[in-house]
Amino acid sequence: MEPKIIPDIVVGRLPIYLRALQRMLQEGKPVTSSQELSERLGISAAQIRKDLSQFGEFGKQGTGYNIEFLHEKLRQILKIDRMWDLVVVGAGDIGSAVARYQGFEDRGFRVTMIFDNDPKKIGTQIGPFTVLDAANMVDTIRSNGIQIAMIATPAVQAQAVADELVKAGIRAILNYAPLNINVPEGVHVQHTDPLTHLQRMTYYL
Amino acid sequence: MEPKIIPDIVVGRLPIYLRALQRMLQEGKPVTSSQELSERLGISAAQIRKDLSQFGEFGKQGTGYNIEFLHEKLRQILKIDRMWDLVVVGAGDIGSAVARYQGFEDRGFRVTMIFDNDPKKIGTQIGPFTVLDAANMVDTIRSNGIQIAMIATPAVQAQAVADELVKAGIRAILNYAPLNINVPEGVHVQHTDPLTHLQRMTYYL
DNA sequence: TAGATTGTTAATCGATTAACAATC
DNA sequence: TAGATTGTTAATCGATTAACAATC
Repeated sequence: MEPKIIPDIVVGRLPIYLRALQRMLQEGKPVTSSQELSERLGISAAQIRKDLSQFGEFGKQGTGYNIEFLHEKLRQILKIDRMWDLVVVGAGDIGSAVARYQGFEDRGFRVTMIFDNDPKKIGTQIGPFTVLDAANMVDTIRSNGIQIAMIATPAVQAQAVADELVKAGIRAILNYAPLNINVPEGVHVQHTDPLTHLQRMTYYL
Repeated sequence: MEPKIIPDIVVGRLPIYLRALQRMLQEGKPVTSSQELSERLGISAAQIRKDLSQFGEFGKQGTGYNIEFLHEKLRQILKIDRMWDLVVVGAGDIGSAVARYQGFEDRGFRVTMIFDNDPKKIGTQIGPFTVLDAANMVDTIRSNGIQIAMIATPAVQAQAVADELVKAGIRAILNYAPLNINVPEGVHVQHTDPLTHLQRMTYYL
């Protein structure tokens, strides 16, 4: 059993395949093909087949892929066939919207706490959550064994928050702050920033 | 004068460089180097130099890059040395947060309208905006000559909204709906979805 | 001058695509 | 069986890196 290394760029496409499959499930389709997925997603059929075949033989020649089966396999591969708890740091507009967002629960993620360091915000209610004091953040996260966090603070605080999160045992960070954060080996960061996306498109206008 | 074609992946890194330069400007630094940028961003110095050199000779041997100069050059290249109007479609949690977000204005983008098709939402106030009836969307966008839109509707409506936006003359779409949308050649789409980012990280946990 | 850093070339590395035997 | 589509190999394409002359 060799531990085959999967390129990160392939891993990054799996959630996209998963999203399409989820949609097809809702539509009640039983099977699909690399070609159909290709048309929906704008990714070549050869690449889709190659990506999927890195993890196993999920299709049938002549028929294609059973949607329910492939969907379940991808959930297992991405380890979202379980529930992941996560915390939100920063109770501003973005943090509040994230904490209230309903779309996580049925996709394997559950917001469990939201922190802020502003005395005016601590103790207030955001959806089902009471905003917690960031001063207790490290201990609280650690004692709950939480591994995933979202940073939704202003840019100036983001790096300090990231350092604390790492201390607390967090291993995956989704960063909403408009700033690159540096973390040690083994901690994963994904950056999400509407401005970056917009600026990338204006180049072509 | 050959119209050199710049790879999309290079264009995609320019906003990241710009963000770092903006930060250095705030810190009051006068010059930087490809190596310093490399350390901040986790992108190799050679690649940074190569990317920048596609657009001109912005640095000085032995010295590096003048931050203010390079910052301005990148703004010109990305065409954000001007103000772009944009519209938001969907006045739910995400649409509201986006419409209220303060960070666009000083980065070249200005939200000018927000649309929804829910009678309960039309006419209500979100930050400085009154929610407009989506029924008039195409005409309103067209007559204002707006080229950029953000889709923040539920997934089921996103494709139909995208079709309308294209009809209205929109040429760049930032899509918050958890679904791939298809658009004609020449229209640019960027997708932003926290779930996709999270799912990509759990693979490594 | 000595040291530093760019812009650029050539070499390497990795990702995508085309093609097709296998087979449902 | 005939038609369709997978999984996989080899070929192509493109992106990244290493190295260094040029020069500030």
